[in-house]
Amino acid sequence: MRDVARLAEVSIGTASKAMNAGGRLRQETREKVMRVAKEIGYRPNDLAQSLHRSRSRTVGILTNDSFGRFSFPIIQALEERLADHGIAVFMCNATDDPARERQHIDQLLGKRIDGLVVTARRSDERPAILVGGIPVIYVFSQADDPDALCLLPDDEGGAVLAVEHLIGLGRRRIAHVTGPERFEAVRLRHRGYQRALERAGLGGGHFLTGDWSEQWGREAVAQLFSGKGETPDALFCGNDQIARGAAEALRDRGIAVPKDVAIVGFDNWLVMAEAARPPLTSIDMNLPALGREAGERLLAMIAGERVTGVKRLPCTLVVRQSSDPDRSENSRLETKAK
Amino acid sequence: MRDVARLAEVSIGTASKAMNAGGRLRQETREKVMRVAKEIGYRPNDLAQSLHRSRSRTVGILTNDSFGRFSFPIIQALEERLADHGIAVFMCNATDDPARERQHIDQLLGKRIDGLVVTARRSDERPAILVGGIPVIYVFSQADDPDALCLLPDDEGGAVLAVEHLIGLGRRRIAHVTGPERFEAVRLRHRGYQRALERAGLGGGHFLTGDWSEQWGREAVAQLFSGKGETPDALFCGNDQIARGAAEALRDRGIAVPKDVAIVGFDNWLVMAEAARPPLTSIDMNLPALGREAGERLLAMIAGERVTGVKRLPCTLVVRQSSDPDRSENSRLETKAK
DNA sequence: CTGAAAGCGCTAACAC
DNA sequence: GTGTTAGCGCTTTCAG
Repeated sequence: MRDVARLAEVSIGTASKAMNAGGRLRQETREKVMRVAKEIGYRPNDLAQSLHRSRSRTVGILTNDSFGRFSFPIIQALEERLADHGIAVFMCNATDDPARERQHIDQLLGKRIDGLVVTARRSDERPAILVGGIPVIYVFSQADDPDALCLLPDDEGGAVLAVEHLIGLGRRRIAHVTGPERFEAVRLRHRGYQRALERAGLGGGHFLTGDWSEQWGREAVAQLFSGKGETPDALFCGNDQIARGAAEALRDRGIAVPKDVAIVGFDNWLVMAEAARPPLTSIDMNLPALGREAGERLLAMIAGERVTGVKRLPCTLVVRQSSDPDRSENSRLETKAK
Repeated sequence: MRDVARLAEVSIGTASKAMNAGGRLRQETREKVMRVAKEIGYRPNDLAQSLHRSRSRTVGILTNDSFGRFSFPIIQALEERLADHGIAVFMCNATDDPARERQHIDQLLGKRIDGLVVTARRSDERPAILVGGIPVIYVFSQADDPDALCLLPDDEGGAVLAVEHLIGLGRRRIAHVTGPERFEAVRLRHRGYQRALERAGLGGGHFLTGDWSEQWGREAVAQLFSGKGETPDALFCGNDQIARGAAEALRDRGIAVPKDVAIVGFDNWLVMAEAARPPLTSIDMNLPALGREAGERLLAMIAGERVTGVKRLPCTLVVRQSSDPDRSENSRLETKAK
């Protein structure tokens, strides 16, 4: 304000009024101030404003996902939504170190963030973060605190979607090959899998846990098709890496996908799903939607709304060739169609 | 300061001195202030401090890499380095939209950032960003401005590393399968490839450009091994996806990797390189090192140093089975050994 | 319609 | 040693 006021030869209060749409003043004066402001490249100091209105128009986002696979799409969508409202986002990575986490929080608190978003590589429960008074949202992450708001994908519903898709395709012997059972997501997806099977009168199914790798997908196929016992006619995999590994192993054995065995993956991670042979049908957790929702809720909370509990957003089925032979051979076209 | 001062029954200036190590005052007084501060959860307001010292301890990072593949590791390392110095990072995504970019810059300028880092999905030249006076660094990105500081991986050197590795393994007919030539990285790596070949007296080589996909890797193998002409005994690929596609296609044809054809990829993208069969030898651009360097340089620039020009950081060769049959069969062990 | 002044929370310079 | 004060850049209230 300083310079503008001086150069426009008005009082500092007048200049202030001119800059915000707020104050009523002569057209002429306003224009003069605006012109001078432009000339000298004047830009209001947000820090000073914040100090005054004790709201920094700033939020923090704390992540523990060092690869960014899951958190990056969320962060992006969140940032976009918030930017539309003039709110900037501090990015902090704690890489699962509680000390670093605390340090980041302290710093953010010093900067008087208006809110905090916590995200992670996996959606399991974690210790709540203690910040006095400011709103906190956990996205793709949850806290052991009933008063926290947690936004998560509906893993169980996603699994149901996958399995019902396979059943709809006429498959009856659907195995579930997934990650370590200590992940809540694994347990939830398993539940969805079972629910869908039962609903179709298909019994208990076949549940195999391993790690999240392609390697495990290949091994699982080796186990399932070792000769003894009934072989599945469909695989619902816990992520796209497992699914891809499984698809490759089936291919190696000369088992046709999807003709003999249909596959559905999870994550809809494009580099995996589209490059696999055949391209993978997959469940999309709609991470950007989670991010946007987090942005919206955070804005509401900053405005005073109080929401708590766990909210799960729906997943989506993206069909590609690994389950549906009628899909175009060309995985590229596929993507655009989506 | 307010409350602390009141509750500790000292003057506001005294309280201030107690909080910073700065001022000289009685042990007793300092302790009293500190105690009260702790009690009431007092936390100095960074905004107010910033206003005073006209330095916000805040920088902006502007990215156009919507997948975060390249920028995320950079951002993380940068953030870590800066956090150590008490500087927080605003994350802004512009997704290649100049208008959004401008909007973000304006917002950051309003927040009085002390510096700006610009990063991207590809390292090609881009229009310079106009900000008055504050330091700007381009990482994995460069500006058409000789006064800018740009930090990039040494693509050419990386290519030399790859090709010399292959030559050292006794390979003589090394083809280069890479991405679109409009990428500067493609041109530089091609140059490194040629330089290494020439140095070994191996002639012009065989250069194939396509897109960055696995699909293209497979197609390239189809072209190279279609029967006519001499077939290569090694492939240097422009990224790990191409390399993986090539490895798969060779496998399909019953051509042994690395025995008949050795492969080196680029990016050392773990999910690709380690899951491929065989796991891929690859060139690592050391993105985190780029991020750290950016942090360091930015701190120096904020402190007054002026540096300009293009600085390229070395790449590293990571050997796996696709070029070296002696490597353990187990790709997991490999990783840990690294 | 415009100018003056107080105060947001903090620091630094100076007085006591 | 400790307290006071001016001012960082801005907004808002209240006089003029």
